[in-house]
Amino acid sequence: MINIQFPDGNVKQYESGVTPLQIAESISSGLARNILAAKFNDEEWDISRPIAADGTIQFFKWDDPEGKHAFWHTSAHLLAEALQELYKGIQFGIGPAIENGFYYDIDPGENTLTSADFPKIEKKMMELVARKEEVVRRDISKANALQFFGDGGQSLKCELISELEDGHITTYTQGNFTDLCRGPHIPTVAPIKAVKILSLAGAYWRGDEKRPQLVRVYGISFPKKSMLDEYLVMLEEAKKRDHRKIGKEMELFAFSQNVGAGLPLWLPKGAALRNRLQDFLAKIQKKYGYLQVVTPHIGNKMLYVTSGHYAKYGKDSFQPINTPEEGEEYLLKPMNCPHHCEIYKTSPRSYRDLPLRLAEFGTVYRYEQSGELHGLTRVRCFCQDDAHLFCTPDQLKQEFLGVMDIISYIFGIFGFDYEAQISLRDPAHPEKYVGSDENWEKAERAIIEACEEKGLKARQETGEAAFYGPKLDFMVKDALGRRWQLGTIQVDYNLPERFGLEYTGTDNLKHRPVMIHRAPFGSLERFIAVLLEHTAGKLPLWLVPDQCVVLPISEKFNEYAKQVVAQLNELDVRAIIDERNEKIGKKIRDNELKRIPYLLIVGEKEAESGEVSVRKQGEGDQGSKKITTFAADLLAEVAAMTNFGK
RNA sequence: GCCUAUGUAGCUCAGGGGUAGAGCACUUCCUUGGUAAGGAAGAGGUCGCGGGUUCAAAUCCCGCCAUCGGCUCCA
Repeated sequence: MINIQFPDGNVKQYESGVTPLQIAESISSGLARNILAAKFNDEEWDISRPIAADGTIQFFKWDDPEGKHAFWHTSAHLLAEALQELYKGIQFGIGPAIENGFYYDIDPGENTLTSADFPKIEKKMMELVARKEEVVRRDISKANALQFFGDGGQSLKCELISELEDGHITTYTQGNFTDLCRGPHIPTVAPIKAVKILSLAGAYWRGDEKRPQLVRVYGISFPKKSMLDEYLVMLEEAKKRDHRKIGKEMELFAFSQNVGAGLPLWLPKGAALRNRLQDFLAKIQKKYGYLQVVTPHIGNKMLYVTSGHYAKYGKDSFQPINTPEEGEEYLLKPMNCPHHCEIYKTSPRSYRDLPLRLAEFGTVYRYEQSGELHGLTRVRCFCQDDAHLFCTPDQLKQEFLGVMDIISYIFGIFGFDYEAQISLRDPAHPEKYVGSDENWEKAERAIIEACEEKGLKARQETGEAAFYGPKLDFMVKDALGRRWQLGTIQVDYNLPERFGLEYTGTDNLKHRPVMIHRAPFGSLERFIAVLLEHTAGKLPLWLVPDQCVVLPISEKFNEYAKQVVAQLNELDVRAIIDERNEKIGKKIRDNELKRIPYLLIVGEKEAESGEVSVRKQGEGDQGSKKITTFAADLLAEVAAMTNFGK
């Protein structure tokens, strides 16, 4: 007999060799019906895999990420089985579960796959499901594995096996398909009730661009048909929230082939929106003691040689601008830090001057690879809400915490759910970084401690650091669940050294300051993109381009409507007029669809009483108000939105 | 940069070797209306750009540019 402990602490005895599924059955048949995966002693465990020792058990259902993971992982194998049956000579790479579904990387050999094949693949997968094949786990020796997959012509699998440790290799088989796999899987393919092949993409074998490119087949599956339908509806809804579509509809920004890829053109309404965001942040930064500076869009190449950016990114950037006479080389600035370092150096600094917080809405240019460009989230020209904080080593933590406060305040106002990520260097590749081990350790420790102090749960990722220092990034998801880095805070001991920055301490000796790079929005472009997707274009009242639109009932009242607009504009309310010769119902519909927060309907009654009839977007008629009352109420609403916690 | 797909009116899209199509938007006229689509007429496009094949190319072929979805990258 073995002792199995449950998450609530209870311990029960079972025969050795019992499976998690049998344990679940001993508790309730409902649980047994719903579990998809388990953990035994914190190790991922198939629910059909026997247990032969004492230990703790956890069960996972569809609602748990671990449950979905096993379900989708098995679905990936099912996809591979279907492809194996449909096409001859396919080689299989890897086929994992991902956040939403699964994929399988294949080398199609002689076959070509297109989206027209999707229905055929889905049909084959469902045929295989109908056979209710069991998914069987087997231990296999390295030699046998190499022989088995070698005989099957699966050289990609053999490459993977050759790197595995003998004695820890397992395969999973359903029907005629056997895959090298660690698991866990669901016991049979039968629960997979709905599958959808979503897309094809190229993907480098093992993520290495020097290796051959495989075809990645993306799919998703569900235990109920209705869940697939819901998912597809959700995808459609997400498409409507795409910032590229909304930006066009709301006339915020545009792109032109003639200007160039990844170079956004900000239209009047978008430019005004940007300015409002800048003013908002500038006001907060002023409270935190930041000083605004302005620096040129270009800088001498030597500046970036000094900073180390040229060695790291020079070849892949916009190339230097050559002056006609002196033979000097200038770069479009890809970041603001070197300029700010030079501002630091314009006068001797004392410890009394620190911390020195230099802020700039700095436009930078980076030659992003053409295939990486994406709406406003990845562009070649963007405006960082940048600042560099120069401080003494003793002040570092407090300054870092101050920046964290600004970021959480801002994200709070916009209601963003964010994930924090601490990006550390990769100790295996020291050549990718500049600076001493000692400085790196100090900087990494400072970030980790700051997060602990704030109680901020942050995922640690090695190898994600910038070349000059570790960072704390704030990631927010877009409408389709893709993560984008917005806010960032970076601790840097290296640039101060490279630029020879110093200050005079209380001991009258020269010391090196520490530098913090930070950008709460990250860039105005990306922030606005994510904001548009979050709000589906229904921007908060304080930011929205047009806060209200005046709708005359008929052309007889256009004159009064114009007076209303003029009066509102005078009171700093952003109002426009819709004086088209259309019926009021049509004007209401069109302006609701334009996402304008308040519609002000004016006709004979209002013209006589000096009022407006207020209709709130999405909420309908709110009754009539004096123009001045409406303006005062709206401005109060705006003030309340931007004065959180003040 | 790599793989797949796409590019037709301001927008959303249909069509397809032989005079360019729809809906919405726009302009004009009728209508002058009370909380989500009133009616009529009109204007608007070298079918992304450049080559080639052809009597004839928006359509077929090649190259380039841009864009979608991924991969790699992301100071």
